[in-house]
Amino acid sequence: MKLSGAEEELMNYLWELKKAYLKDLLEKYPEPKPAMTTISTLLKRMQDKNFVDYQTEGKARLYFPLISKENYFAKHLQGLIKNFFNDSPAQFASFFARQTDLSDSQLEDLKSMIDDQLNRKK
Amino acid sequence: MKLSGAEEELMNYLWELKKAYLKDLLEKYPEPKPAMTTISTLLKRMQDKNFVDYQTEGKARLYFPLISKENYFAKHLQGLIKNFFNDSPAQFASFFARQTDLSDSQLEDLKSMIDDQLNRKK
DNA sequence: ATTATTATTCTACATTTGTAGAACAAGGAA
DNA sequence: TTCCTTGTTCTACAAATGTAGAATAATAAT
Repeated sequence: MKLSGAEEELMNYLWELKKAYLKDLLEKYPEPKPAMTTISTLLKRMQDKNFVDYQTEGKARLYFPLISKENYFAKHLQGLIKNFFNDSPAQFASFFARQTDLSDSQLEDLKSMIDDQLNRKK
Repeated sequence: MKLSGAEEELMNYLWELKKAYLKDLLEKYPEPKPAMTTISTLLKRMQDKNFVDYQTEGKARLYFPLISKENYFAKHLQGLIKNFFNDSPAQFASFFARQTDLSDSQLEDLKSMIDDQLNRKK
């Protein structure tokens, strides 16, 4: 199951807030803000898809994500890689290094992260 | 403008073939193949969105992509990065290095690609 | 007690997406 | 010449998506 575009936007706000009431989420939207009922509908659909849940805090619902952003994103990326790079992360990495406009210092950072990664495995 | 899921699948076949008649595209699909009219519809929608065009080859249409896979993918990735990593490729790269399951040799490859990248700029 | 705030559920509707039948056409095979 | 293959356009329709009004309710503030 996948989130739609509008749902994904909302999910991002929820990830930021970690836990939030409807009002808090609504506040995150730029003008013109959508109707509250719109958000309500989205939240319900997202519950059906098992991406969020809530705890009844007093009389109101405190919503929270059921999947981490990292996790969700990783799945997403996997899909992309599968689709476009023959399921090969290495091929993708190559593309990314070539194509993306990282500054030198960012590239250096990346390198040291890769080193960390290599060391961690030992 | 964005391609829908089904359109994207078709686009992938077209990228593979570079140029293709409807029949060729249809053949790429696994069983159960969709109806020819389904593909026709998708192709027309993709034309409207300016992702493909065709040249009239004899009586038939030879379709071809108007955007490269690399280019399309790059836009896609940018969208993802914008959405999930605050528009920061570096942040994304970090995530990628941490999260993805590249083998040591792949990580080494990546490193040397980064070096190439660094050298190219000089 | 009255009202404003915050929220939920139901219902609705336009648009987009996935899929394909019906009708029609033209070149190639027999 | 008749039919098969390949293709196009039109039309259709169900499902998903984006959006929100109407009705309803509970709590907080005055």
